[in-house]
Amino acid sequence: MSGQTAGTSKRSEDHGPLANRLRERRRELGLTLKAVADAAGLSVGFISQIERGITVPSLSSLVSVSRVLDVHVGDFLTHQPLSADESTQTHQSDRRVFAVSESSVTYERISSSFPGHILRSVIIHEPPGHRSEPIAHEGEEMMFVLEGSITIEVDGERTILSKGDSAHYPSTKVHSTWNHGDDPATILWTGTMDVFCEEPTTPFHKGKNQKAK
Amino acid sequence: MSGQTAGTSKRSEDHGPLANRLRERRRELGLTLKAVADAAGLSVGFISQIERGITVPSLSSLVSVSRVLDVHVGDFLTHQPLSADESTQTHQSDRRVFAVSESSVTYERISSSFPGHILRSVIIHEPPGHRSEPIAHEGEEMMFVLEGSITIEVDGERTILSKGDSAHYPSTKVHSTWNHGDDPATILWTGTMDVFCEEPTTPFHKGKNQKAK
DNA sequence: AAGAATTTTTAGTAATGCTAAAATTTGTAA
DNA sequence: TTACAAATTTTAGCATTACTAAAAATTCTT
Repeated sequence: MSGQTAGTSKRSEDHGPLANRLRERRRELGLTLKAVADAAGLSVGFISQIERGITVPSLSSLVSVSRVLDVHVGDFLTHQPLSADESTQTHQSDRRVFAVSESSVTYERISSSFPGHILRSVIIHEPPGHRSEPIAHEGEEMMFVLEGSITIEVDGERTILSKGDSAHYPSTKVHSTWNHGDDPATILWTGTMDVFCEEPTTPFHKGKNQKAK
Repeated sequence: MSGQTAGTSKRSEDHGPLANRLRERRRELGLTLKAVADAAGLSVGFISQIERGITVPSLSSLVSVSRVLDVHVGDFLTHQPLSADESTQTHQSDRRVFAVSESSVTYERISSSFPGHILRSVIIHEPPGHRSEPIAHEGEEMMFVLEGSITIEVDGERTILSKGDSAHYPSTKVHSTWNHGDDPATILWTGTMDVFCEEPTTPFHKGKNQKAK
């Protein structure tokens, strides 16, 4: 662009969500195309074309660029426009508490659902002595102890978490919890993979196999 | 594969993280290749090749498949093997409390950092009367009120959240909080975009512009 | 065992992911 | 304002592959 920008918008061209986000992020970081390209092992011209929506990168190239820009790939990828209808707040008094028929653990789901959402969150009430099955699955998760005290084991490593303590780990590591105390424990679980089924009667940490449609 | 699987592992072939995850997810849902292919508008053979790691899909094809499998694209994309060194638990007593020089709000970061992590979590202590600047940004976020009571506004809609209440919404909607009460409020914030800078002295909700390297 | 359903394999093509280098634009110092 | 370096865009082109249709093989069901 020449110094004279009459009639043209200087930085608001819409090249598509991915393109715009990549350029935006690069500018946030104050990086040049060359710096990104060199670090990602790609050519300057290619990065330029990606950012202007002329070319769509392959997955591997996108992963490379994302790393350079220190952003998770998923953050660059969008879904449909979001619906305005879903209720996004939950009040303690309104939540359904659901239980597993074979266990006295109860759950309150607090995360809401909207297109593209990643976060899932559940409040778990664990009675004294309760042990969860060791499990590993995709995603990552975080536990914040609201009440009581639990022992958490992640990849063989045990830690005691008391009220106000937290743990955050990749769910790909084998993990489990144990309420070792004499009192019920209340845990705020937040994760990026829905291991708590939508149906209140479906067991926690059990398989979710369904028949073919 | 024939009914006789002597010497061959039936379902544990390692075709790469993406391939494995796609197949795993499809099987979780009990869908056939054909069902997925039809719904995604792709060919059966192609899905098969993707799942066996023979072919890598383009971004648009991956988005299509992800939608059919009801998973966010980012969940299918992994990073490097995870380091075993990072500390993933935080205890209340160990956390640094940091503050913004121009505000009396304080923060405790409780999320840990490991390659590929998406979740970020911070405990926010808001004094009475504090209002956050309205902001919108990428990702989604959740607020859980640990103590006190706040008014939250999302996309123009206000709700009062008290202890134990929560809100979960796309961060792309303009949002802000107000501690309307006479007491300090404590909020557990969890999100998929790091709007709380790593450096304790960097202002909350301020720009993050840096100079070119 | 038969047959349907499902998955894998095969062969092939249109498209494109990505490059190097030239051209243009932008930024900076004098 | 000018000169020049730095940054970005454009261009031309090729190697690779994204993806297909259909055949072959495998698995599942009755």
